[in-house]
Amino acid sequence: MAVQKSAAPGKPHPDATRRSERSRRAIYDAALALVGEVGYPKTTIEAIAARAGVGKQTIYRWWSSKADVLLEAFMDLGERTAQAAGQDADAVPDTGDLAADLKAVLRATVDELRDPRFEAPSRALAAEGVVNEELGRVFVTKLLEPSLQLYVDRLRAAQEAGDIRPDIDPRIALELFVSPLAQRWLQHTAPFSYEYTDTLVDYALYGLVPR
Amino acid sequence: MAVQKSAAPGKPHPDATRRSERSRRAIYDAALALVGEVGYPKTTIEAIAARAGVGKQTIYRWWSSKADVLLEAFMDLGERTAQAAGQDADAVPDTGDLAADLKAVLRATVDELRDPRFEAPSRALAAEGVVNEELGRVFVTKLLEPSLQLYVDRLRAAQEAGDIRPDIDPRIALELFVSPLAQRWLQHTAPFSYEYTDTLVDYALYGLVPR
Amino acid sequence: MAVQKSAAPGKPHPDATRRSERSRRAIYDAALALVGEVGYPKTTIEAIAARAGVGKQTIYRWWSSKADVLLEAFMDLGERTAQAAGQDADAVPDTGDLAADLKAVLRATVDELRDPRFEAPSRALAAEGVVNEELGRVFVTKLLEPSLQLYVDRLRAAQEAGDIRPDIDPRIALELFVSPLAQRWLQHTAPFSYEYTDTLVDYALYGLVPR
Amino acid sequence: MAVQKSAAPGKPHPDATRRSERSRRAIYDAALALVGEVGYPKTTIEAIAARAGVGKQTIYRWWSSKADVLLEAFMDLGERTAQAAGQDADAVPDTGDLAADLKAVLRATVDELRDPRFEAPSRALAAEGVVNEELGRVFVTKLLEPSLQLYVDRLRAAQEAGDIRPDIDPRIALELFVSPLAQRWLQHTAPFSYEYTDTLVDYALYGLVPR
DNA sequence: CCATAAACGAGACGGTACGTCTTGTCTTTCT
DNA sequence: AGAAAGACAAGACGTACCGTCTCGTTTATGG
Repeated sequence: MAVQKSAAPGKPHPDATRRSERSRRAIYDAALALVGEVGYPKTTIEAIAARAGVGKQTIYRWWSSKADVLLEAFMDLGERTAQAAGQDADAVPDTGDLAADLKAVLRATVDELRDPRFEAPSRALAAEGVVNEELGRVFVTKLLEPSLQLYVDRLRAAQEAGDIRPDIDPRIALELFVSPLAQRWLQHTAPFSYEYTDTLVDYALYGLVPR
Repeated sequence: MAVQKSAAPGKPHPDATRRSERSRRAIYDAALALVGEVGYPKTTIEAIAARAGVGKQTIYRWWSSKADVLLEAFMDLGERTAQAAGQDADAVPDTGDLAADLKAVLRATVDELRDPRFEAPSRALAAEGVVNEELGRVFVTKLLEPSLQLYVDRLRAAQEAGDIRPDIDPRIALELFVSPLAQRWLQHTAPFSYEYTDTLVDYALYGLVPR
Repeated sequence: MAVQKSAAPGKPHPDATRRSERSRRAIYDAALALVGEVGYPKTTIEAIAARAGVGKQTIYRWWSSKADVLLEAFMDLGERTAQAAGQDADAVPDTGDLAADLKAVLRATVDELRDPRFEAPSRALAAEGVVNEELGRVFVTKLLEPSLQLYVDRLRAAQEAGDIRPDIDPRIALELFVSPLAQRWLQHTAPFSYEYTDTLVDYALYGLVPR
Repeated sequence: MAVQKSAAPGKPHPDATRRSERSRRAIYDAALALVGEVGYPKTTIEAIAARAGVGKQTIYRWWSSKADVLLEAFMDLGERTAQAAGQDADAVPDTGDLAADLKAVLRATVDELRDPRFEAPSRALAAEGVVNEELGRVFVTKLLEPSLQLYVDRLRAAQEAGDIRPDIDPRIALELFVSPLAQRWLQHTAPFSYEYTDTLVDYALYGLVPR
């Protein structure tokens, strides 16, 4: 990634203090727009530069690849959206009813994944991350894990309340309902529905075998 | 897909009976080898043709894209491997102990996903399928669903044996342990271990809440 | 030069028999037109390709540089012009009156150098030849020397007729009136006139010292 | 040219009195060195600035183009060389023997043209002047004509001494031996020798026709 | 058993995009 | 205010592939 290597050895990053904020914004906007309009593979760096009214070199100066641009653009979009939505927008609620709380959050996730503004870029990043180890790592640590941590927190609270068995590892447990949803979305085995996510929660919480 | 529409209306496929089996094999081999060596994005059709000792047109005549070539190559590899391994290699065993059976199959899956011969091309296809709707569909129906169907069969047998609640939908149930594994593999959140897959099965079967 | 190395060692020339004559023509035309319109330095290979309706690679495949393209284009123009003008158009006439013959040819040369179709490309080539040894050699041997040889022939005939001293080297002698003209043209010390070329011939033939 | 128009209308030159002499020198040196090392076309303004330890803007502030820089650098080199050699180094000697005097000066010119310090930049300037009208004019008037004037002076003296016919135009006459030499040098039809220049003088003075 | 037609290898073609390089302008910071 | 530094918009460079389009040259029947 092109980010925060304050003392990169090989190719010394240019002076970030003199960077044009205007260009950065324009590049983010152009990148996200293009991915939405023509898809990730047909989004070219030349087109991003042209649309942003920016020289190609300005992109190559600050990012190492198309994927890198898009990743930062997407993270920026996330931040801006989060700010606009207020601080604790992403926290899993805790009403005391674990099943209901999880279902509510998953339903919200379904809605978000359907938002076309997010769909194209996040698909693109997920796909690229599958094939590009480095980007995949950043994608996971910067974007995915923070969200998942919210589930961990909620599940741990549930453990303390006695709603979840104490020997359960929350980080693994959350995958029982989050991964299937992600999988369906990624592989367009969808359409995924509220009913589907509700079912996932029920199965995961109460198990498959007769009680 | 480029496969066997003997009476396609738009662009009539050439006479498949005169097709060179030699070339097809060489192209499959070259494609898989290249994806393994340089990765999917750097695998070009020109390079496949050159390595296979084949004219570019021979590729374009029979396949519609790089992804298409690779998909068929991979399916062919699967068939050959399956044949070599004996017929019902992929069936989920039924020893009567459901948990043990599922754990065994997932452990086998872990081993297979680690096989470097399979890793690069299947990652590539999975990634492409995320972004390319058409290929994604073929990938899912031709490669993924048949494997999943084996789980469905086993789970249904378990339902009849009373090991699984009768109201459970097996197609959804299997995702509780299959999807997390796939997810971890795709997003290199691995290393995934036998312990991990065992845990998944236990969580899924017995649920997260205290019994 | 990119020409006629039937067995080049390093980079094997592509198959010339399959070359597109249409493209070659279009490239010649575009190159000459552009040099005439915007000048040599602002004539880019991209612009030539675009104007010729040709891919850049088609230029790089057959020529090694902008100068190379222009040189061949100019030679081709010369050939076509010569063919159009009839076979011995360029021969120095021999009316028996050496001074008159030379003056006539030089006047014709003056006219030719003023022809705007020829001016820009030949200036460009001459300039490039000054700085680029390899191109310079080709420029001189392929374009310049053949013309000068005509003067040599005429001067030798004059020697046999007793009009020129027998100890004179014709190849050097011709430079007395040809080089000054070329120099004036190249360095825009012009306007050069018929009067000027006449004077050169007179000075050269009869010398500067009193007879 | 960018030189000393203290009251240019369009773009008023910056205050020349505050100009850094140090930078000017460094730029001259860097320009000449680079032209000698990598040739004129590969000499870039960026490289000159870097080598001179100077900001690019400092070059653009005082000169209008690469050719302009080099022209001034070369003129400066000439002045310094002349100063080092004594005042009337360039005057054509007058021993009374015109032929001998001319031959001596031409031999000195041959030596000078062979000096590698001068060769690269003067070739470059000559070539540029062929194609760039404006620079050509400056090149001719500032560098060429002053030298040629020395020949004019000597020839006029010879006319007064009766060694040259009175109706001869010295400015044209000198071209009979100077231009061929220049031509041979520019178009590397060389190697030019003392013998060659001697021959030129003899031919020019005594003419080609039998006396 | 040849004639003929299709697939084949080769690779030239018009294009698009790449990532790099240089241009000439502009801005920041130091002196 | 000049200078060093260098980011910027612009755009050409030469390369790599794309997908299409000829070229001869194998095959491989089917008349």
